[in-house]
Amino acid sequence: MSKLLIVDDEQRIRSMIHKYAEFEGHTCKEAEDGMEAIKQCQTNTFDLIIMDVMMPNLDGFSACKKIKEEQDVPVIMLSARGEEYDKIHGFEIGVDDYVVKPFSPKELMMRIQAVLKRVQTVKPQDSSVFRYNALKVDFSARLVYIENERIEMTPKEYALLAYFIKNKDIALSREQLIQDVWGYDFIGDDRTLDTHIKLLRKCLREYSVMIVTVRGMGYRFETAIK
Amino acid sequence: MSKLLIVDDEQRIRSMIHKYAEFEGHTCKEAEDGMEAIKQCQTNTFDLIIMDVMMPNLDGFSACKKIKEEQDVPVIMLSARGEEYDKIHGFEIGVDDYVVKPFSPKELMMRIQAVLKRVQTVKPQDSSVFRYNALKVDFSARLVYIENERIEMTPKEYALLAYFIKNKDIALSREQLIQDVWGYDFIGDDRTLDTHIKLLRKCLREYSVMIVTVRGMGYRFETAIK
DNA sequence: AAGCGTGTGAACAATATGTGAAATTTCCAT
DNA sequence: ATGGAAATTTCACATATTGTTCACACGCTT
Repeated sequence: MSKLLIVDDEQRIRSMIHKYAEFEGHTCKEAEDGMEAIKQCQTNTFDLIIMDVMMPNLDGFSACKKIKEEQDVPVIMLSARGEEYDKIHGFEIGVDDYVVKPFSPKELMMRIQAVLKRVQTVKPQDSSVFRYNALKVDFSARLVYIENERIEMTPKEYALLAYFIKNKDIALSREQLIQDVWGYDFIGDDRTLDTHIKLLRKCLREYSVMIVTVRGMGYRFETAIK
Repeated sequence: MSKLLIVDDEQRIRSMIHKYAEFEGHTCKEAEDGMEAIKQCQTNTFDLIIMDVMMPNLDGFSACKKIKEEQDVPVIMLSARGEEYDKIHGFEIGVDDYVVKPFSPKELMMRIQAVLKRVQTVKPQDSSVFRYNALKVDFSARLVYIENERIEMTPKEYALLAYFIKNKDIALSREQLIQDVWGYDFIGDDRTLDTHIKLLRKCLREYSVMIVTVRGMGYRFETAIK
């Protein structure tokens, strides 16, 4: 069950793929040209992109290249028969597979499965990365990104965020936070935690709303916000 | 070891699944149509639902859809051979797996294990949740919902509700409530408790009737209403 | 209808949290 | 070691939210 982005200027094609992919248990979003695809990729995280080569505004190759510059996501390209040049060009910029129009839905689904499987085995679910829309936290690199822009964080801010992510969607008491992020022996001012929450919120920008105040108790890091 | 709900109009099928599932270490409840399944889900929390498509009163898909609206529980659908439409329709509304009748018990058990495993790896910690019809209290997130709408509550309101739920269907004296929710040393006005009961009732909307006044004594939170 | 217990709205009191700035500590390069 | 920058903490105060009181309305029960 993966999250796919379907990019094609023909509504009919999009719907067809969408339907079949959903039947296979995937969730899909659509975009009707390369520009829109790029935009979608900046606010969503997809497991796979299925993209037509020929599109108005921005063609598939340019869009693919742009997207691949920002994140490592597998791409399946769709194109009209006999465009040999396309195929070569495509693999050069890292297209993962190539399906020639017209294709049977079943064939496309098989290709999708194959690509997803290949990708998953190559990098076995690196849970060392947390993603929420354009917010990305790479725990192994200790780096935080928003829209691919690196966010500078102090050790405390990062520790607090990491703890929140580890305990997302759970109401955490002030005591628990202090104890687990600062250490059992911290004897400090009441306002210290608030201050760090404030600083972390500043770092998180539009994602600051994910830190929800639970009055009389503490805070909760929510991943159900839209 | 999970809690399953088996929904099928045929007693014979229910028993068969029940027996095998119990042998595998699960505990089961049964329902003989969609309506009953929905009702069961409102007062119980299941780890997995096994449901027939064809049933009197309310078919499997409608029931599944309704249940999925209220909670996120995995569903395995059972159906007669050759109903391809069913399969597509099922995946659309989020059915987790699909077993065609007649099936071997062993196959079903394997599917059950597979779905449970998949679900458990996705969300490891099962939060403690109280449900009563469309009223839902998630204690770990410290959130209250009615019909999936989040209800804002002040700390006192929430504490009072939590205490009521912990002691549901028990008449609680005013003294006991004050002592346990406020703390042994609270010396306050008689009307303070009433006021908070009033506020909590307002939060609970149509479920306010669950707080029953026990005249001359205190209150009782009833789960046998409606 | 009287009397007691409960419901209710509004005013007010108490608390909890947010915030900026300054003080203090820690860290690091020299 | 030491100066300076960065990080952390403190603190005073602003703001927001919640809790309590109280007067009176309401409604059972006898």
